[in-house]
Amino acid sequence: MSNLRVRFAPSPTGYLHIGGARTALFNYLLAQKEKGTFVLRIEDTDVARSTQESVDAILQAMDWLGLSCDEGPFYQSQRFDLYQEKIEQLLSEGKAYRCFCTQEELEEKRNRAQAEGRKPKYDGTCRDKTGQSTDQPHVVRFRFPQDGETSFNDRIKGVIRFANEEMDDLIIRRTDGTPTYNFVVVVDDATMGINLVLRGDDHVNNTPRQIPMYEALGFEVPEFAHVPMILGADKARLSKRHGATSVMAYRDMGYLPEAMVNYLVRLGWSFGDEEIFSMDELIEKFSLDNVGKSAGVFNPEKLLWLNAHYIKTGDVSRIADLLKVHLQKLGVDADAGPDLEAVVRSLQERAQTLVEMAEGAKFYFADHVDYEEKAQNKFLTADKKDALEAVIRHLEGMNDCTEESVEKAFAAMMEETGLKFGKFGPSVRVALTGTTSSPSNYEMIAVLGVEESCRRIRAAITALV
RNA sequence: GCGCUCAUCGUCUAGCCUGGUCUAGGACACCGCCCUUUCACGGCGGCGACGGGGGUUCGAAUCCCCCUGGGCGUACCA
Repeated sequence: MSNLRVRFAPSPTGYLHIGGARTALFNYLLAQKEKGTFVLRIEDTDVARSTQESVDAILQAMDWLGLSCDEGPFYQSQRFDLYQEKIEQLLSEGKAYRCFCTQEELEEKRNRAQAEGRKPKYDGTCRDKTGQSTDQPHVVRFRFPQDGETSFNDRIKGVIRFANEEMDDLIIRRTDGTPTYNFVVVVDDATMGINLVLRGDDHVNNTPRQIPMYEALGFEVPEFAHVPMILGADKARLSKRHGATSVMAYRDMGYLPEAMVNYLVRLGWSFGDEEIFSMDELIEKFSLDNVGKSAGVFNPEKLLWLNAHYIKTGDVSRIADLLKVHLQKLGVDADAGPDLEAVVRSLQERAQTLVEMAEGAKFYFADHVDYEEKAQNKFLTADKKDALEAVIRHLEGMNDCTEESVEKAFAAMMEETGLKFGKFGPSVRVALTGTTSSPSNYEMIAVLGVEESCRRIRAAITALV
């Protein structure tokens, strides 16, 4: 295909959700891979439901994921003149007609048809009417061919056919004069030169309705590729009741964008046994050939695993920057404490999200260590006094404060006192953190520094029970 | 209801097009062992699937048909 042109066309009636993000990602990857063009179009023909906040939220989410577009965003609400022109064209060519049926009449007919077991389809009352005054309220319908079939070769699903008699005469202009989705999407995709429409599975049924419109308008019909839906654990379409579905909610929960991208791409696409992909690798390896046909269940645990992976292997200074935000949310001033990068290094292998990391980092920045009751009762007992004092002595005797020197200081202390690590190590941990679960004592002391570490141990000595 | 569509471990998937190399491979989760200064990381191992029934064939996860189940659509929403 020469010069691939794809698009992502969200309607701004909410946040960018997981499913939309994956569709956007697939489009982006394909455009990058083929050195094509990725167009972003905002589908806001439903003026009542579209909001600027939603537009901003979607843009922000795409930016977070690193999905930059080459053209756009274009707004359908600013292209009404074009749609109007095309509707007039179809009208004058007899390919569309005015329909004066009221919504109530239509609804009644639909209900009756359903009750009698017939297809709920427009009955064509106004199809061949003439001489109606255009002053009367009316919609415009597309005159859909009623014979034969419409088919297309979906790049993911293969050949799909529909009998034309199944198709309705779609309303393309509402009574209030605004155009409807199935029409504008055709006009836009055609005039924007989109030659591959890569979108969600839920649009398969729209495709045979749109193809005749391309033809009626004299446009070339693009290729289509429909990516399977994302379902929740109960196999129902993914929705809020399955948990967070907004992409940005995951950022707030401490997820890294590369984890989200990696997770999303593997839901429906695979490359042999590989699980971990950077964006660059994806651009190189992504292909519609390896996109599956069946719907997939959103699995938050695998996303979490990927997130942990990227936290573990991520660039320390970047993680530190991101961590700051989450620390702030916990009311911690990241600048008033030990070196943030050192903090990150000590926590990287222990946190699955940045939120978790921030929680785990809190103790580094605490003025006063709050002891967990159980930990205090078990490890901060009066008989530890001598050992803790010995630890302080040896720590203060160090020339520098690296993990290695701390380890040596502990070794010397054990040598001198004859104590095994288990006799005082956990107590030091509780003195430093207030809990029994943390990075190693050596690491923590190296991060906190001698002065702060000893201050905490002294404080613990005064709190022995 | 009708139309479209999908169907391999609990989940994401490889394999299917070009039947035999599949006692069906990998990953997440789960369980066990090892490592270990706690918590983690890591290593090793285990559990676990071709939805059912008919064909075709020497041989079917792979090809065909039926059934069942799931998803989507059926708007003056997109």
